[in-house]
Amino acid sequence: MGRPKTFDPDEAIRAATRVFQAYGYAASSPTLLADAVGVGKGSLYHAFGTKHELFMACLNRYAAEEYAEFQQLLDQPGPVRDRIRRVFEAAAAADQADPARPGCLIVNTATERGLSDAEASTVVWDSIARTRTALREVLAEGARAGEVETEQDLDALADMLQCTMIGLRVLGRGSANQDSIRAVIESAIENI
Amino acid sequence: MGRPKTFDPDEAIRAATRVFQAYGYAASSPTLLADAVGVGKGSLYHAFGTKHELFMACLNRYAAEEYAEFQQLLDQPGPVRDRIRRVFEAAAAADQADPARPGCLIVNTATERGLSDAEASTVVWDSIARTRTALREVLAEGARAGEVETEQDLDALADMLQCTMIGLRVLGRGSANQDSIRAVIESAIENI
DNA sequence: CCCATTGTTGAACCACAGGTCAAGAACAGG
DNA sequence: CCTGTTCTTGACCTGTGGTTCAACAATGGG
Repeated sequence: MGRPKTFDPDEAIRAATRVFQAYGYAASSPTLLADAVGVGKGSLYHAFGTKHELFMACLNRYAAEEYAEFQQLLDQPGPVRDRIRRVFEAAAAADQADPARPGCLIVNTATERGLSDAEASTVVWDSIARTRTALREVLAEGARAGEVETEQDLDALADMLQCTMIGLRVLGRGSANQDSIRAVIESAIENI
Repeated sequence: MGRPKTFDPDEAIRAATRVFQAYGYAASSPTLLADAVGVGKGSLYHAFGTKHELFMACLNRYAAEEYAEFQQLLDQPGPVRDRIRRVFEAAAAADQADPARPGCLIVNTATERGLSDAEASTVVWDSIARTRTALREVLAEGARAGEVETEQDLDALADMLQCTMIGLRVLGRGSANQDSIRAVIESAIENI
């Protein structure tokens, strides 16, 4: 009962996320966010609380979706190297897709709010740790299948892939030429 | 003639840089900056103009110093791999040095002001391109000296090292464990 | 020692950020 | 259709951000 919402909260969070990605947390004013969502400021506050709470909702949702897509690609059948390559290519494609180059909210938040925002930082570093673990597991699978040399240090490999992934996301914010991106991906895969 | 400055402009820029690194451009208020420099707001404006001009001064100086240190390490004698490793280690050490983990101003700016600030973006991507070129040149030197296999694609290698470098700088903002950092560096070097 | 020049500063300014609220609007149930 | 509930909205409020300025402090030169 009560008056129904005129907007889809999910859609609203998605729109707000785009703003946070593009301009960062500090530069995303309530007016900007409300306009992007297509709703009055008051409604935003009524629905989500403070700006920081809205941001955390965006960040959590983003992290969850990112991780889900990630895992889905890693869980597919086929050689381990191909699966990992597809994850990198998906990230690169996401960056290229939007001409505004909003980049990755996790990475952007890691650099913008590394200090000053313990709550966001927790989500960010947890998310990064999860990614690393997921990579580490698929590498182990590759080792069992004989696709990855078992004497290699899988932890180190996962770290390296993780780091490359983050670097790619930063490069993706600029209009980095596609050749460099491809080269980095191939280099990382070959290094496994 | 005229009243002499009570502060060293160089030192002021350095102090301001620390603030910008830690909190980002948007969250660095004039009050915060003036306090960090230890001078009244008015003096800052008198000496540097707008906040954005001060920021650009910081960014340019930071990029120049970073690049100089970089080149200096790459120009030292010894095996190419060792020189490159030292560059990475220097970056990691810089991140570890300050417990506040301010990270790299270039990388932070790349993610925070990728859109909305064309002037800063120019400096950022130019700086990144220069780094890549420097790496590319030392790799070529290594190829001539027989330390790097000549049939390798040096451009691709430079891209990969560059990307790893950026990833490291992001990881450096968190309290990433030192083992991971070391593993990433070794992995990158081995991949040459 | 007076003056031109350059620095320093806190007060003052306007705009906007972040957030609240009172008024009204759209429902469901009785 | 009246009522309780939930939404919506723009006006409104307070604080601060970014910036300017008038008044005063150090200098060196003539």
